[in-house]
Amino acid sequence: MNIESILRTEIQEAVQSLFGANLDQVQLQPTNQEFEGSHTLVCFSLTKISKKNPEETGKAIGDYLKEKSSIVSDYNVVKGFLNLSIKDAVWVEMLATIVAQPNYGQLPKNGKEIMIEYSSPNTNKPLHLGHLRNNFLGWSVAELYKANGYKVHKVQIINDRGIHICKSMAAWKLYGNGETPKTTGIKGDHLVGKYYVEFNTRLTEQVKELETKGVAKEEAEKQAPIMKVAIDMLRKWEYRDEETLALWKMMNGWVYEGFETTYKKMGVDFDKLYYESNTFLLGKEQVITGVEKGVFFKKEDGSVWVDLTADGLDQKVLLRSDGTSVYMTQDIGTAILRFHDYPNITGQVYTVGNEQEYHFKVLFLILQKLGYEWAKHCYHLSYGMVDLPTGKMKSREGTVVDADDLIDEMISEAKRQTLELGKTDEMSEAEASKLFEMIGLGALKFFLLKVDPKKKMLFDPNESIQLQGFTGPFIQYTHARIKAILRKAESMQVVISPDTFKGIEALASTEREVIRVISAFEGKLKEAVKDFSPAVIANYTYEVAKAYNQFYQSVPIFTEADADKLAFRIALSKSVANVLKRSMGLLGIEVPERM
RNA sequence: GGUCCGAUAGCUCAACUGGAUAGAGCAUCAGCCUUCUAAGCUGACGGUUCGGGGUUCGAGUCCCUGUCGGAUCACCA
Repeated sequence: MNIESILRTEIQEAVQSLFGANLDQVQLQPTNQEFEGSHTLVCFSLTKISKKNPEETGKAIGDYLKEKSSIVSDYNVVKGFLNLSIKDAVWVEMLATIVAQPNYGQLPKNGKEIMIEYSSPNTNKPLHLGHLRNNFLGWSVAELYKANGYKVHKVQIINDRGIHICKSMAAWKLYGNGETPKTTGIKGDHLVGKYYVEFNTRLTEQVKELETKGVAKEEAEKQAPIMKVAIDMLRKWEYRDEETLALWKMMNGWVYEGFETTYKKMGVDFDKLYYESNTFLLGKEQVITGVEKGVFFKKEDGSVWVDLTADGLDQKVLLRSDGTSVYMTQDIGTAILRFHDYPNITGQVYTVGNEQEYHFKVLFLILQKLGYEWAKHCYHLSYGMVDLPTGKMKSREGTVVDADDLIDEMISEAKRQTLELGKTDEMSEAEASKLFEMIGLGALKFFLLKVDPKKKMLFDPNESIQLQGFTGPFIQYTHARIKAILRKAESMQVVISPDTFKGIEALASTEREVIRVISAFEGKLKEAVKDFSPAVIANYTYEVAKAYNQFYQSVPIFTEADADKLAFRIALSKSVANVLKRSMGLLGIEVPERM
């Protein structure tokens, strides 16, 4: 059952019958809280058809509906807005249809297949706050696609080669004394990151020293001994030097082990991993065939370029004069490989920060020029940077918020506050520690996902660990409260099949509102995927919890004498719990049975 | 300099894609626990939607213009 589509049809009939005109677009919107009703028809645009002023138009349609409609119970017109009330019996029926759907919130399969990329870190340092937004966002968008009936492949490209990792390797080789994660007890990605920092520290020193000897800064950076070692390693890597490859494999191995731990804590996963070291050669081949086809051109020094000036962009280098590849080359190879691996995908979504908008514009254009039709269905899911109250995160200034640290802090803060409220007194230790984790991670994920991905956001550590108001824990709490009610109902053996409450005729306004909100779920799923925005779901989830809490506060459940009404309220509560669990699940957030 | 984003309550964010008197949370203040979990609920306070023009029945939303932020324009990734 869909109230909106019934209303649309009936309004079209009304307009046809009253004014003899076809109405192809019906402007329906939710009624403002302050007015009576749930659905509002905006009448201004109808005045041309009706030849009446908005008020009279609304009144005419309202009268017609009140008499003829199967679902409208009443109406009022305020300044050209026709507010319609729906019969309570219809709302009750609405709830019954929701209760009858065990998979409410899962749209039917549509046969389409899509690939979503996110995370895609460099292998020279641990994950940070920026990666958290990226990962939660990408993972959640993948879930949104699934909920909308798509088959989804979650992937990442691991930037495992290049000068960045050579820097860590160089510093480790020179100053590492053979340290390993085992000997130091340091998590692998952090250990490698330590040597990346070490590299930069040493480099700065050496550059300074050279500068005092009169060498220009730019030149000094190239001449610094440690930089020479790194560049030499990069060259050796390309020539498959065994010792260098062994070191590279070992240190990357440490990083992967560390990443795996972090991903597991974060609750994100991937269906397939792509490694730059495996795809850049394919990219090179593609560029060379592109030259043969005349899509790209070669300069005298041997470098290969693409000319995008006709598309309003610049010329872009694709291969260096020494024949080595650049970032773009690798991305061309990766994209082609993916469509080869998954021939049925209709498109690809790249979850990458907005500083790379230009890069992806160029990439998609190049793929089109190479003749790949699917390039039109590649989308850059561009999200805004995460800023701190102190400004931007800068690795050089040590203001980067480490992902592992942040997650640990969130969990211990959740623990502190939960213990303070005495919520775990009757819990086993295992249940309690699972709860702290749920709350801490829930707060963090919700905080990062509730903001429109396109916008840059401010991460205030103090605000993110808030557990009241528009937060993840607030939703989790609402869910836990409902679960308590359901447990009690079960022990009382309340039967909640629709038959038990179909006779109900009058509803409290908060009950009506709860049904209205949960019945909007599937529309929200479509909106969220269309906008690539988990924020739509986060806002919606809050709306559901808020509506339920108002009901909870004003309508008693177990003191209700009428068995049908009791059953109805239990069913309503259960549906809300399901919607909360499902929608929070789309954000990657678990909800507890008690808290 | 070119291109692209952004600017909404003291702070962090919404606003159903052009609709009603612009809404939430935090913060501040005032109420509600003998009743299903008070991480909750109710109320108060808080706005020239960056400035200026325009389009129309109607603009935070669309167009023009100015100001201020940010990103990007590498043989970096």
